[in-house]
Amino acid sequence: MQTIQIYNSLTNKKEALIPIKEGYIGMYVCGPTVYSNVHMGNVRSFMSFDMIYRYFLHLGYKVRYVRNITDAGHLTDDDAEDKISTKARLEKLEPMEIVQKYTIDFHQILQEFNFLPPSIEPTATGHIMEQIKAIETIIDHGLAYEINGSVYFDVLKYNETENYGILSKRKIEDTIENTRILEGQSDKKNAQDFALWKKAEPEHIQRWDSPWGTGFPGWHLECTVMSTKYLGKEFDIHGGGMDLKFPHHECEIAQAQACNHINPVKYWMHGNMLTLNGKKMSKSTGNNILPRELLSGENDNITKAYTPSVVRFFMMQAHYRSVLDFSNDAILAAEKGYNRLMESLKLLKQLKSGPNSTFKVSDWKQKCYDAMNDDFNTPILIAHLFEAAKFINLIQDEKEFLNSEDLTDFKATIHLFINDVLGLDNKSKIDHNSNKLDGVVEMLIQLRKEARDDGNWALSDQIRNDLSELGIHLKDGKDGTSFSIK
RNA sequence: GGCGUCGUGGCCGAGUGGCUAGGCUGGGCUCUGCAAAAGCUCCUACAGCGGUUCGAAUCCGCUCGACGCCUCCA
Repeated sequence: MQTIQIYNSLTNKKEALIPIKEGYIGMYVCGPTVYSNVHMGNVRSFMSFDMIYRYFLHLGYKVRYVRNITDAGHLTDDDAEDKISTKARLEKLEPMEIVQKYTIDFHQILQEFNFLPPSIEPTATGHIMEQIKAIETIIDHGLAYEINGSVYFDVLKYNETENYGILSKRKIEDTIENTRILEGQSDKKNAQDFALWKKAEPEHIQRWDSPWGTGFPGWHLECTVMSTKYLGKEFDIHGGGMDLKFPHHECEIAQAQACNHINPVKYWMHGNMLTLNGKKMSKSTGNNILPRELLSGENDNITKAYTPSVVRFFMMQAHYRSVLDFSNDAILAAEKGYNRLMESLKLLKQLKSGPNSTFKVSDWKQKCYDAMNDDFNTPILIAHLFEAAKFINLIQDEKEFLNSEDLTDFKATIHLFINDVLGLDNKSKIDHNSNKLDGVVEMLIQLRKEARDDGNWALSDQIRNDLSELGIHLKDGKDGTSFSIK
């Protein structure tokens, strides 16, 4: 099996991936908060982990991939003023109605972008009992306290024996200094303590009964509880966006340690941000672009629509740990490159083997693996795929050759990395009329050939130009004319 | 203010002590009736200033700039 070097945010260096149980990988990724549409920034993050998941599967690991849906807490009623009014039930916004709407939307988007579904997709609201139990455990262990219907994690006490800041590399003194000012009238003993359970104020429309009264769980708790439940007290990989590192992931470590006395995660992975106009995409600031807008072209930041595969390709051309700036020019360039790659891939099917091989497929193949094994370096992988595209074209022109064994391997490897690992979907749309269309184009090519043989360039060019306007491009080669439909 | 990441050719984006990816764009050539496509080729960069080193885009220091986190966030 290949050895993967994986960048661990906990140690800030690349380490060899050695699963806790050989052959198995437990991976938890923080999912979306389903109170609004996911934007492209969210999609990028999930896509990085989709690629990683795909690669693990390809290597033959048995992976349990857990990605949660955050559907509890945080939600307040805009109409708080009306809370006592006798509004009819149906007129009020039902929290689960919102959750349902955006969960469906989220799934549809991911499907459009050819995501593999995770093994388990648990929801926070489905694990309220477990969260309450976890809080009780933490209280029992003396690391949380209840005040006024809320329960807080005692960060200072925890820090006496453990290291709060182990992941984010923050010193607790700095945390104290910088939070004190912000939190004036809180119930908390210390400003840096975080909520495990929040008392529900009247405007909170999601609420559950608990030993501490009516309320809702703190945001950080769900991930601790669900990862532990499905992956165990100690598991291999925890992923998420860079922006979750602090406080969310730091708190997760603290909670898990407080519950189970064990460092829960072996490898922490953080995907970097997708920026728009040089700034992080964000729901709150409105600086974002929605997946559907990208697919329909309806956004002021873009001049045209893009296919899901082009978008995916664009994302994969950057390393998951680098900031990627989204712009029309950048994705337009990616689209051109992608199309070129796909054109050469179409030739791949019809490629004929030669008597011998003029380049070493095995070397090239290993370079592809090396790229992926080096912390999932998809940009390098893609560079190698472009190299392959060049070879495909040269083989087609009979300037390079592969024997049948190498050719089979070459085809399989390209298919593997393009489709299985990168998740690029080059299937052409199933069109029952495509055969008829092909026939018509072939007929026109034949007519044009006759015109060309007669030296009737005017007619010949007219056929070519008219077809071109319809998106059908003719290419005159040595062995006759071929065409591609865009 | 604190902590952290980063600054690569016209653009996007890898690399991270010597062998200097890839894509897009632009120029040239081959092929071609002309195109297109394809191939070949040219434009050789690492914010600035110091330092370490035989050698630095890569390590160290400083300066400038950008971004992220510190509040819900992928």
